[in-house]
Amino acid sequence: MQIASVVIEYSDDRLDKTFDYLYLGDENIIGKRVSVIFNHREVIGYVLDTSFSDLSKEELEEEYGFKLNFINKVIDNEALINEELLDVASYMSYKYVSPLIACLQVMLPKTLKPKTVKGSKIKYLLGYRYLNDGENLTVKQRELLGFIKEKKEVLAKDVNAGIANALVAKGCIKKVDIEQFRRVSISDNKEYSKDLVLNDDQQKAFDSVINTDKRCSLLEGVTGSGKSEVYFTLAKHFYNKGESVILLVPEIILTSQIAARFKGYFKDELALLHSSLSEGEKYDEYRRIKNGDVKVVIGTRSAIFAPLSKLGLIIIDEEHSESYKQESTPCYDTLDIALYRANYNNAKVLLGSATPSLESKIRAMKGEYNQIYLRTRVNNKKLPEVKIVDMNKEEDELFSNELKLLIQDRLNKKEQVIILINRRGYSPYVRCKKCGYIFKCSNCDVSENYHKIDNKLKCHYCGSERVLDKCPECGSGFFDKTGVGSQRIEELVKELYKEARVLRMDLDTTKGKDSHLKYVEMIRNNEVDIVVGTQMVAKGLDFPNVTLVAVLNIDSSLNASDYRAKERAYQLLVQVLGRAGRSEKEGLALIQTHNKDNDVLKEVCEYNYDLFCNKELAYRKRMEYPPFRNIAYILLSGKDYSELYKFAKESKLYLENLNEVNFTTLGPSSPYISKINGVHRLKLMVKFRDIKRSIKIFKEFKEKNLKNNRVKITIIVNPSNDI
DNA sequence: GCGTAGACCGAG
DNA sequence: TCGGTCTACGCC
Repeated sequence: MQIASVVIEYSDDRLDKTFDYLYLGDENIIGKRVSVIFNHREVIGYVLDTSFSDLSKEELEEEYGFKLNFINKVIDNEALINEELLDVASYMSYKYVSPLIACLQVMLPKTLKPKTVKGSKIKYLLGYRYLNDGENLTVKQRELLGFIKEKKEVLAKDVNAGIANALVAKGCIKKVDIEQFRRVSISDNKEYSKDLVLNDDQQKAFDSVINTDKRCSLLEGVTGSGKSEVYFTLAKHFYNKGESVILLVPEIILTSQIAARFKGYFKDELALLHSSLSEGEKYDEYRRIKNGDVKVVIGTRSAIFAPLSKLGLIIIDEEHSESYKQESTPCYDTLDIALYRANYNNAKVLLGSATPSLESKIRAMKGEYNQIYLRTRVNNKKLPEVKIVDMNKEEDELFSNELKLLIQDRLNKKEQVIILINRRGYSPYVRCKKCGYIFKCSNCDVSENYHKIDNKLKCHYCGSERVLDKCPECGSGFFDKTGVGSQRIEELVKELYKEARVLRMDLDTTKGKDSHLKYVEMIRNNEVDIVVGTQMVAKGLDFPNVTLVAVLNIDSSLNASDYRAKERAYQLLVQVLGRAGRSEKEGLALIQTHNKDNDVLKEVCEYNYDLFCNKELAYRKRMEYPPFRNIAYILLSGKDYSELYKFAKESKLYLENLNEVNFTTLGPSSPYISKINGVHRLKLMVKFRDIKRSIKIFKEFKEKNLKNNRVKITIIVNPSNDI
């Protein structure tokens, strides 16, 4: 009799432990998913460990003191993850104070998650599997059987049905369902050639990564300095040593761009992992990686969990990007995981960015990371000139005269323009013109978003929607749709330049599978004159014919009520400016602002990131913000507000009375979302220095309150955004 | 996370 | 007394 220790699919602190189930088979089931009865319900579990016993079920129950159940069914043929990734999961569970099962789930593609999923998208096709040789076969039958024997399994559509049926009848083969694998096609334009030669600076960067005795290198290279050539050459180097490579990029669009360049060299040993693959494709890529068919993985955040063996190098491009932090449990930081995996595998990490995060910057300053610079663009191309336009002197609220003229000029010259709509600090909410009422979701206490297409108000959190009709306060039917979205700008641009071909690129228009790819191609092929887009056009894309970049409203970023506001604004600006002038033609960038004397803008104009960092670090130090302190939120949620508030107060007192040094608790205060689906939320903010010590405190705090099911506690350590 | 038992509650 | 709703408990 085997006894299996199983974690249950529910992500809940009270269930963050193993439950024992019996199993009669004697094969190794560690790491496989199982179906078990848990609390009168059939659920999926994950086997963490097993042991053998000679005792019977009854004797075991006597020993345990309660009834034991048998495992209903073992789901997988092989373990889902290896020892290393299980280790990563427990590290995450510890570091982000989250249930282990939540960590396992975030690491695996949906179809392999230990979780009940309705309507799996995996498709099966009818096929035949070889069983044994038969006697008295006809020539045709013997021929087909030989064919199937060699391949072990064949698809029914590939063989003659009549002959196959005869073989089934004779017991030589049997009908089986065969999973239909879908392969991701990677377009292969702009490939790097096998013998790509690095320039001197790039070669120095390459050598530095190879030769440093530090685990992690920080490559700070201006936009257009050719960081991806360095990545490619490094990937090639480790690949040729027989080691595997993970390359992470912040946005899905960039996976295709980089993959296209890598494809020619790595061919089928290259895999893509990102969320716009279909479940079938993701599953297929995952299996290929796990089988060892793949040596290089390119992907977004979750690709850090790619089950590669012999990991030699992890590259994180645009390492400052907030997309590397997951915003829901477990709120992991990809850079943490990368360093952890690199330590485990004795591999190297390369962080690349034009504007590294202050966290990475200070580690490099302290000598923890190997700092490398690429200070010039390839072929000594100039960085685009930056002009600040004072919008206080303009009549038009959105488009300055200068910008209008410049766009017309580029249209005449058949060059392309990017207009960045900075969404941060904005939301497209609706306000009543007469009484000023703001439409909010009554369930969730957030402004509803207006969708022009069906004239509906939609709540981003609970998904409720309603038609925009009359103001519930005063009955007026006239509204201000504030917050300028990319849609509105697109309309205005089309009005201003009737002959121009305008493309809008934001989350809405790139939702469809592969639509982002199509758009990028359109821009490259000069089928578009003006691109109106959100941050996604700012990041890393290479459009040779873009010579003008305009940033319409950066003020809401600069003035956002967030200690990272300036860092974010600087990074965004540098990124988008970097899109201009990437080929022979010189680029120009225009930043419109009501605040032309702002220091950040001046430093951007001079491309002086070090100066900016030093000032910003001084401010962070003075105010005890990261990277000098860590920040954690203790998010409390419950149905009864006054009870919740009382609990929050008591919790704060409890934490204060621990009298820890460099550990301060602020709050309770309302998170941005103060109510979701009728559940109230409050947060405590903790600033602390010692991570290990503080995680222990958070864990003890959670454990102390495990029995309280009126209030749910979530800990979020160093999030990328305020909550 | 959720099924279950037992508490609680109002109508008759 | 009975059906319906609410909530603490604990799941192996």
